[in-house]
Amino acid sequence: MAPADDACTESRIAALLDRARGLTGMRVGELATSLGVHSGGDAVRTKGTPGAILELALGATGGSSKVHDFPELGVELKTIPVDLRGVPVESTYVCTLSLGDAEMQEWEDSWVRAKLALVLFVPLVAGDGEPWPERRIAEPVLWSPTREQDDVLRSDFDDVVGLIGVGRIEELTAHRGRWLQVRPKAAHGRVRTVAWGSEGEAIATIPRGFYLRTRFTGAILGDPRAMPD
Amino acid sequence: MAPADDACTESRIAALLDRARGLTGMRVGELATSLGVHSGGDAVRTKGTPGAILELALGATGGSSKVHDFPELGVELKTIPVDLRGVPVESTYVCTLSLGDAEMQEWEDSWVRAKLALVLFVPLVAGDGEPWPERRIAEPVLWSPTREQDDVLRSDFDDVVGLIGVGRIEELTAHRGRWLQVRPKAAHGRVRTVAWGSEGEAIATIPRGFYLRTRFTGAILGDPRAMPD
DNA sequence: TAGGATCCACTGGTGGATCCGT
DNA sequence: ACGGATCCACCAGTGGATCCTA
Repeated sequence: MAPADDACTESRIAALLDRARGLTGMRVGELATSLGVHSGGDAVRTKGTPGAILELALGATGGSSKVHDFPELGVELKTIPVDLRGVPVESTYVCTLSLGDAEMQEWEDSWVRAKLALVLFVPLVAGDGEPWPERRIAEPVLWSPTREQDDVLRSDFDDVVGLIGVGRIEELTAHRGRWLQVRPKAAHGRVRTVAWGSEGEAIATIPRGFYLRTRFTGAILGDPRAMPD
Repeated sequence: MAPADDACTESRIAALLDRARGLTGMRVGELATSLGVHSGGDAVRTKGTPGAILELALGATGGSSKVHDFPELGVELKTIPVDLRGVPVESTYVCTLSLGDAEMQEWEDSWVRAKLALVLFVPLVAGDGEPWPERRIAEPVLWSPTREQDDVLRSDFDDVVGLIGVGRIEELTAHRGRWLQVRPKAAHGRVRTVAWGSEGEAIATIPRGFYLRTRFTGAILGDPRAMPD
C-alpha cells in the first residue's frame, strides 16, 4: 500500500514529476489542442475535462475502475483549482465511499488511503469565472502524507466508518472530519445505493464520496508537511 | 402473475393484437422508415434492431429493467425469425437467469414465468441470409401457456434451479430442458457474474439466459396448445 | 463559505437477439 | 441442428470534478 520505492520506480516517478513541471505556465486549452482534443464550445459545463486532459498529457494509464492513475507507480493525479494567489478554491474529490461494507473497512487497506498514499497535485490557476481552457497550469506538487498527517486522516476515516458501521448514516454530514470529509456524490440527486441501518435493515441512500477540505490541500501546496487546523 | 383479465384490459390486449395484425406483410425496413428510424448502412450486424422497431411500432412502454414490454397489459413482445414456410430458424431468448439466488427461486414467482405468461409472437419472415430490413412481418400469435404447457416449463425450470441450488452449475448445459433451456448470454464471452459452488464458495461464471427451443416455438406458432417433444 | 447538489464523458452490463463451428 | 459464442444499442452508474444557495 505504501508507494513502491525501488530505484527504478523512484526514477520513473521523478520523470513524471519533471514532465508535469514542463507543463507549468501553459493554458489548459493550449494543452488540449496540442493533444488533438477539442476544447471549444461550452467550456464551463464540462467540469471533469481539465482533469482528463492532464491525465492524457502525463500518460495516465489507469482508466476507470483502477486504484491509481499510474498503477505501476502508485501515483494518483489530482488537478486542483486555485486562485491567483495559489489558494485552492474548492475541496478535492478523492474517491467513492462504499456504504455497503463499511464495518469491514480498515484505514490501512482502504481505497481512500491507497489513493492518498502518493498524489501529484497539479494546480490550475483560474481567474474569477474563467472557463477552463483559459486556466494556467502551475507548479505541480508531489505529496505523500507524513506519519502525523496519516494519523489525522485515519482518525477522520475511523469516525466515518464507525458511524456507518452502527447504522447511523444520517449523522454522516460534511461537518465531520478535520481534513477528510464525506459529501454526496451523485449526478442528479436521484441515484440511490444501499446501506444498512442500526437494526440491520437495508436502506436506500445517496452515494457519498471522500473529499479533502480546502484548508488541508491549501496548506500542503505551500508545505507538504503542514498540519493545518 | 396470471394475465390480468378484467374487461378493460382484455379489450386493450385485443386492440394491441389488432395493431400487430395491421403490420402483417410490411417489410421491417419500411416500418422503420415510417417511424423515422434509420435503417440503412450495416444491417446484418444489428441483431437486436428489428425487435426494437416492433416495440416502437406497437407502443411498448416497458423500457429496460421492466418485467414486461407492456407493463399494464402484462404482455411480452417477441419477434421470431421464421423461414418461408413459417418455421422458426432460431431459439427465442426469454430473459436472464439470476445465478446468485437460484436456491430462492420458485417457478410460480419467477421472472421467466412472468415473461411467458402472455406473449405476443411476431414472426419475421427471412429469406436465406436476408438482412433484417427486407424481412416481412407475418401474422402475429398471442400465446398464453396452457396448464399442461406450464407444467412442462416448470419442470424444466426446476431442473435448472435445482442444479444451481446445489452448486453444480458446471452441469448446466444447453442440453437440459425439454422446451426451456439455458445458454450463455454475454457480449464478448469475457463478462463474469457470481454464483455459489457446492461448498458455498463464490465462483465467477458466465451469465446465462433462458431460451425457448425452436421445436417448441415452432409448434405453438401452428397450434398454441401444442405439446411437441 | 462550505455543505449539499449537480454537470459531462465514458463505459460496463443488460436487453434486443442472431451467428457459426462442429 | 444446436450448443456455445457473439453483435449492437442503450443507459445507468462511475470517475472526472465544480456549481450554487442559504
